[in-house]
Amino acid sequence: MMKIATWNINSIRARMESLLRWLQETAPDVVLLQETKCLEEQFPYEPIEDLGYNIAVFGQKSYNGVAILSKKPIEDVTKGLPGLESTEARYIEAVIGTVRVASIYVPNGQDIGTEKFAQKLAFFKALQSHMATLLSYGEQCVMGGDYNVAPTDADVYDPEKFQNRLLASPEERAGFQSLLNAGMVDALRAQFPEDGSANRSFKNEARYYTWWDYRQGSFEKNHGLRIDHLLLSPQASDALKSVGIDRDPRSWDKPSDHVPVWCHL
DNA sequence: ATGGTAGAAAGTCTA
Repeated sequence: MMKIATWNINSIRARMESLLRWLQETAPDVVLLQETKCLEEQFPYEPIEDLGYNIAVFGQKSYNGVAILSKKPIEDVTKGLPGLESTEARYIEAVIGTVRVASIYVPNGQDIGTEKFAQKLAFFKALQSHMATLLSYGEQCVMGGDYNVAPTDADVYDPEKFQNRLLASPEERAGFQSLLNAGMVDALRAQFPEDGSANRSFKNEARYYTWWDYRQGSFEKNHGLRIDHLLLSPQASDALKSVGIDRDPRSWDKPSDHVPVWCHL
C-alpha cells in the first residue's frame, strides 16, 4: 500500500510547523507540494529529511515552486513541463518504485481574457499532450496538484455565482476535461461520483472542498472550491483503494488556503 | 464593481 498526497502549501517556509505536524499525523509515503515559494537553496530540507523523506525540488524566487517528498528513493527527476516554453517552476516529475508521479501547479489565470489566462490554457494544452505520452507507457501514474479549476458545478459552493468566473469558466473546464478525455481518472470523482451514487451526502460535507479564500471568512462559511486534484492513469486507478481530503489543516494556526488531497494505492 | 487576506520581499505582484 502506498499513500500519495498533494498539497498547495502556500510557502513552505511559512508552513513548516503545519507541514511537520501533518506529515507525522498522516504519514504519507509521497507528498506532491505546490507553491513552495523559494529557491532550492532556501528550501528547509533538514527537518523533513529527519522524518525519513527524500526530497526533489524545482524552486523559484518568491513565486510558484514545486517539490516531491518520498520515503522511498526518488528517481528520474524531470523539472519543467515538456513542450512548454516557460521559466516558471510549476512542474516536477519523478519515478518512485513502480509509480510515476508529478507535482503540478497550473497557473491561476488572474482574470478571464488576460495574457495570464491564455498562459493557463496553454499550460493545459501542453499538460494534455504530455499526459497522453505518459499514458502510452501503460504505467501507474499519479499526477497531483493545484489544477486551479473546479471541474463541475458540484465542485463549487455557489455555482450560480461562479458561472463564467475564474476557476470555473467553460474554457478552463474544457482544459481540465481534456486531461480526463486523454484517459486520466479524477481519483476523488471515481470514489464519489457527482450523482452521489457512491455516497449521497459527501458533496454537501465540508470535506469536499480543497481551497477556501483567505478573505471574507470563506472557510468559516464553507465557501470553498475543489481545485486540487489527483489524476490517475488507468493502471493507478485499478489499484486505487481509497481517496480523501484532509480538511483539518485549514483550521490550524497560520493555515495554507489549500488542504491536502490523498489516495491509497 | 470593488476590495476583502496572505506571502515574499521591500516595489508591488500574485493568488
